[in-house]
Amino acid sequence: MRVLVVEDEAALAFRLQQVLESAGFSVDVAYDGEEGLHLGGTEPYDAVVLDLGLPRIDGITVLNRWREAGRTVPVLILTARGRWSEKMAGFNAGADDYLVKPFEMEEVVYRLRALIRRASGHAQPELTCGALRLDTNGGRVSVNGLPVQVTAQEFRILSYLMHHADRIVSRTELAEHVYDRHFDLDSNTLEVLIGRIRKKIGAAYIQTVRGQGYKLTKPEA
Amino acid sequence: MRVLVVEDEAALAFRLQQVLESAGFSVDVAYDGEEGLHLGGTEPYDAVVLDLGLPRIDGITVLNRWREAGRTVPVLILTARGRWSEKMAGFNAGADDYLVKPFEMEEVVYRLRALIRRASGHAQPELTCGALRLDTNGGRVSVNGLPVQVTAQEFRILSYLMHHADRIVSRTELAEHVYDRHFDLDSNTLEVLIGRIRKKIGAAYIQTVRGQGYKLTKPEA
DNA sequence: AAGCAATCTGAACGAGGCCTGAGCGGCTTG
DNA sequence: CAAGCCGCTCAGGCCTCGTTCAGATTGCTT
Repeated sequence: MRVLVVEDEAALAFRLQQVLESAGFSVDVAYDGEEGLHLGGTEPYDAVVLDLGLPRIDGITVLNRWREAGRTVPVLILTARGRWSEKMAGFNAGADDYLVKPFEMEEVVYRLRALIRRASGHAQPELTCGALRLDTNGGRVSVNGLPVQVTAQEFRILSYLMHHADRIVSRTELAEHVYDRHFDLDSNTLEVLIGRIRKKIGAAYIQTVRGQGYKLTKPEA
Repeated sequence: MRVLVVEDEAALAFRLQQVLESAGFSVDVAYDGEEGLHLGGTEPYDAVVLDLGLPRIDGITVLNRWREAGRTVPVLILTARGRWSEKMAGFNAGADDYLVKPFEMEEVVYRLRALIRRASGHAQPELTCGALRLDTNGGRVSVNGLPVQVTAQEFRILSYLMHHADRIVSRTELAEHVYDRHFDLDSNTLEVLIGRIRKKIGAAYIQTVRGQGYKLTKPEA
């Protein structure tokens, strides 16, 4: 999953990037409101972490602009303690969750995962598709109750597919959400990884739709 | 469906072409207002994506000329943020929709499909004809609720016919809207594809009007 | 009813998309 | 420092799709 962090304080931004990446997210960072507004408007993120106190354009304004433009990406607001008025403004502007500084890094990870799940219509942290099960928090995958060892990259791909099951996901879309910007499109990395995932969970789960992409469904449909 | 993209910024133009083509459109690109004006005036497009800031002749002027000449092709305007005056001028000149930069590529695809649908008199993204159903966004076709596997080219042809159901569509018209410029006319590719579509959805849907073209109607009329 | 042109259809082919096995370099771990 | 694993690249091969061609069929015209 791919997230955008909009945070001007360099140390915190770096820390967030580190933690999120090691939690399996692809992370882009914007250091001011203008850059954030632009990135959030053009790149397809699965979620955004947005600080309210920003240079150039403040967070609330950024959020408002996105919502005006019809962008529905889930947004997690970061705000300093006690700034109630700001917080309320955030929710009015269409924020989905907020976190008061200081906070624990792990908290961000869990909340982001929950936001992304809900945004794709899943209430539980465990996604299932037939006998295939994926635990978004634990990072575990199993088929018929039997645990399956998947690597980090494989997990990302499978996770994205399971969040959007029964829908054709184009190779481009998959790349955009699994990698950050700067991804070489004429590479067959995805094909190789898809192949390995198939070998591990069974080929029937992931169907190829020629010229369009991949679709995850439960087998023997 | 065939669309014209009028955009001077090469990178954006290329990206648009890529995304639209992989979404199943035939795309011609014009890099300045003059070329755009000319192409839009001569080729039969199903929709146009028109940037306002263009070299030589600006977008509004191009649009005005088309409308003066009686062109009713749906036009999607691209404009930089905050250029309200331009936007209003666009609507006065007869634009059908607009998108403020920056935008997500997918957004363009959906809006174009909607424009094309509406222009042919369909409100819903699902077109039906008797028991035949086609989902313009999902790219799926079904008869009597049973999904039918169609290839990319077959889908394009069927889609065009369904947008213009109960009307005779000439072979030339079909070719012009399914392929881009440069299509070899003395080829029977269309006939072969029509044949395959008939075999998949049932022969009764597509009638041959000898010497004129094809007509899609619901069977046993 | 014959002749002719338009259209249909089955078979075959070439290009390109997709898959896969092998191997390489970098990173982590012991 | 050695070992192992992971993600990536590359090359070769397979399979599907779009197209072509030839021959059959249909429908209009005379």
